[in-house]
Amino acid sequence: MGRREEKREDLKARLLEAARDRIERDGLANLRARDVTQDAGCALGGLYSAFTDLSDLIIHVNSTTLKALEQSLGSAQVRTGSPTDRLRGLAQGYLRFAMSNRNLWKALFEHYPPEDTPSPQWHLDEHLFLLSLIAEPLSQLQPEMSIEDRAVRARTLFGAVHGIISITLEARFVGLPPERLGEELDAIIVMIAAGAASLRDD
Amino acid sequence: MGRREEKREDLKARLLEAARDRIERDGLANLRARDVTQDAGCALGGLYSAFTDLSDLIIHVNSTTLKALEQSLGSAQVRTGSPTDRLRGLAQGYLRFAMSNRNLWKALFEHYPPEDTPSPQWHLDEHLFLLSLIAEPLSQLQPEMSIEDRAVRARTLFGAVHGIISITLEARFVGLPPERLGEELDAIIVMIAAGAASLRDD
DNA sequence: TGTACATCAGTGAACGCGCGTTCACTGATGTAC
DNA sequence: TGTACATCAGTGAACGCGCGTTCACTGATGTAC
Repeated sequence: MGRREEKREDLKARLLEAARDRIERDGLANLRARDVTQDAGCALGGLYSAFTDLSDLIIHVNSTTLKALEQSLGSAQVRTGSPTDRLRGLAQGYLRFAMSNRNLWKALFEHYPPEDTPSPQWHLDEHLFLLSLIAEPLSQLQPEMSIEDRAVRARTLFGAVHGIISITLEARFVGLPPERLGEELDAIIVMIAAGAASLRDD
Repeated sequence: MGRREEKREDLKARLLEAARDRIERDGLANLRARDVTQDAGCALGGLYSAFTDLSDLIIHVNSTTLKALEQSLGSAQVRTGSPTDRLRGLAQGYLRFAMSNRNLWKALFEHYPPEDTPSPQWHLDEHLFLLSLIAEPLSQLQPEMSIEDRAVRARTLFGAVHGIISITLEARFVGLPPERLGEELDAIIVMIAAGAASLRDD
């Protein structure tokens, strides 16, 4: 790697870290190009030689957030136990991640890329990987389901879990008392799993 | 009512309707004070004699949207049948409303009032009324639950249903295929209800 | 009913500021010999 | 290894525009007599 490319990578990394820190501290809505470049120690225009534009930088931050989330979910007890317990573990892991990385987690859903440049495929693939983590225990819970149906069901479950968490943590609507979020989330997963089992056995 | 108050109410109504139309057509993010006042046939400053500011006008639009939603949910088959079927009816009714009033529905969740003036109590009460519609069938499904727990559970269910719908209709993340939204939503409600029953009977 | 004055809803030009992006420039890096 | 030239990453002042809100003014409505 030549000196040029080295410096370029270094600048990208500094911008990425600065943006990440700003988003985590102040939220995506308060992210400013000037703040990020100042924190990263480069000129305002430098952002545009390292990234396409601010939206591109945000997508890259979201990408690192998704990687951290995946790592957080992929670790520890998640890979063992009954399918129901694995789904419960995933839901609780997602909740933990959302709570301890609130603004980064919110940014995953708050960023709308401009209409003329939609999210790149590689980023959508990262979303899909997350869903595949859910689909896996589902395959044990409902083995008769087709792969396609399971993929759809995984999105449904993710939507439900995410909805419960976000209505509370984003606080735009009437949410749950935060201290009961964990148990309610767990109760819903348990009910869904028990319901699936009892309907299957009919 | 004097002539003054009459005109004032008329202006408020015109602004409200204009804002509603604009939001429904172009989405909340594209709402401009200038557009609204022009559509309403008043000067730009007129907005500030009828409402506190643009945020205040948006809250009033959201209020009419909630009223329409409540009316939509309160009607027809929702009041009859088993508790499970009533919950299913509510979920499907919410889905129908969201689909046919997409931008107005999205605006309910997209509008953050400025920090120094949070949502007024009367508007939060409208949210609570919506949740009470869900709590009611729950009282039959889980009669042993305390009123407080039911209120919490109603929010959990709302969060789940809303999450499934919004992840698909807002399209910021990987959502469901829209044509399967109805059946998936129904399946989740049925599973939750069946799960609640089977866990209760243990 | 009519007149004189007071009020205040409504006007719209101007304010003010935020902020993403551009672009002519320059100095460090790379290339050729 | 050294020199001369070419490239282009990075600079930062300036651009450009959007847009919510204000405020001095005016004319319609209300009040007093």
